[in-house]
Amino acid sequence: MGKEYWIGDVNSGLHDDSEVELKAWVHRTRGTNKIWFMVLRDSTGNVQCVIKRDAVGDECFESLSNALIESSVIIRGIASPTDRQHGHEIQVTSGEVVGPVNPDRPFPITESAMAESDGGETEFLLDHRHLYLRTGRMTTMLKLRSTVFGAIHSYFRDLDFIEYQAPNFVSGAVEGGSTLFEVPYFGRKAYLTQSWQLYAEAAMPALERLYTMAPSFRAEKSRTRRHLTEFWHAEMEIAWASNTEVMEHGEGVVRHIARTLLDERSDELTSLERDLDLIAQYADSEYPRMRYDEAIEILQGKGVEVQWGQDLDYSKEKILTADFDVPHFLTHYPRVAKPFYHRPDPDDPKYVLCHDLLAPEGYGEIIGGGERTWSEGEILERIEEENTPMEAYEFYIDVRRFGGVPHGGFGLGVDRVCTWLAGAEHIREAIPFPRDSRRVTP
RNA sequence: GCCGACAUAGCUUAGUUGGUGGAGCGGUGGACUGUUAAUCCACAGGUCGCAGGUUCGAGUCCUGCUGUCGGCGCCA
Repeated sequence: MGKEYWIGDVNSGLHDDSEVELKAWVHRTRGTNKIWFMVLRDSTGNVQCVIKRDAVGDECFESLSNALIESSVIIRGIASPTDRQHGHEIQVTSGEVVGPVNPDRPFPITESAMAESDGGETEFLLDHRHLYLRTGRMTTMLKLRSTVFGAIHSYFRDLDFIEYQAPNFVSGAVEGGSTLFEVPYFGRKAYLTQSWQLYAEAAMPALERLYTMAPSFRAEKSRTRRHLTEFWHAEMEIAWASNTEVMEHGEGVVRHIARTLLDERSDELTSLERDLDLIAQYADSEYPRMRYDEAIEILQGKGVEVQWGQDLDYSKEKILTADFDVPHFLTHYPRVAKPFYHRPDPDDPKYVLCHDLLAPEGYGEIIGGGERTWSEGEILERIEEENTPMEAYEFYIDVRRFGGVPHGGFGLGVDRVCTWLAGAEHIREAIPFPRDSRRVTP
């Protein structure tokens, strides 16, 4: 890399009183015609550079002081600790503009553009997402996001899970068929995948412990702070495992993510005004578990109108999560409320062996998973019970005809986890280029 | 699919009972040798989302359309 010095290192005092060459972008400027202050940013932080006409000469002074916000520059000078509020600064000896910004078209993401967004997004910021990415808040989010992805990989790999890739073009649905994106496929119809699950189950007898992180697509016209049409899905599948064991991994990975963020990104969390004690609670606490029936009783006890057999929608989840300070599981939903691949409970086949993990603070469901219907007889019965067209699932049934074993898995909404742990208002804040029913650009 | 809001300069917005559309930021020019969202002076920048209607007169009232935002259902 043609870059040796980083602003983060300057700010930590690594280069005090020695010469550095910063390759960076202009964040903000101010000054007079004798002295010019230029705050530079790179991916590691911001630092103020002091440019004195006497020290750099007229030509250099004019050229640097004319550089607009987001011009790229190379600046050479002495890194100096100061008593001023910004800590470190660069006493500039020379420098030049690399990529100028045209005054006829200045950088559009101004303080005023971000002022009313409350940390979230305005239409303007969404339209200029490609430029908004380089602002402080977005950069921080992207760093947190990277750490979340890394933590998920390390959780599974440390437990000898194999990362496994499923196709994104598929012929059948996992969830209800209405939410599939249809794409033309050489004169036929194909769909964008909603989950790797069916394909993961095919590999389960080969790998036994497997996981993935990949985009999933849902053509839901949802307009909420929790939904995207393209989202990142961390999924795992494990052979010879019960619903309880799968849940333990769900709790394990979420707590590991929280712990890793605390260890590696506490500065970023703090800059988003996130309470570190709260994140520590998410990392250190056990997550309570509650059966569906208990949840219904609690809701009915609170006067909420809900019938046994109904799925629990977000309004009801929210009432339940209000009583918990940490994520909690809901298990054993009624069979009628869940799709065919959930395994009926052998102890009471009115229920299925499944779980949802609900995040606190009103963030809602972040994991859905459970034990799979694994014998040929049971899967055929369940498919028939739901009038699911069988053709698309032939291979899925086939897997059960050759040495089926108990197994299960879950899907975790990575963007939802990022949103929750970052304390963001909207899931859009946690992904670089959000896609929803009304937006596919930029 | 359903419900509710909003649309004024590049951005964020003010605009009173309908009577010649203002400001801050950003940009340009100028002043100032240590600024911290620098400050001060000046200049440029507007088919008030689009199409109709009411009216002597519409940014303002009415209708339709488009776009965006928020919420619900569904889910990760």
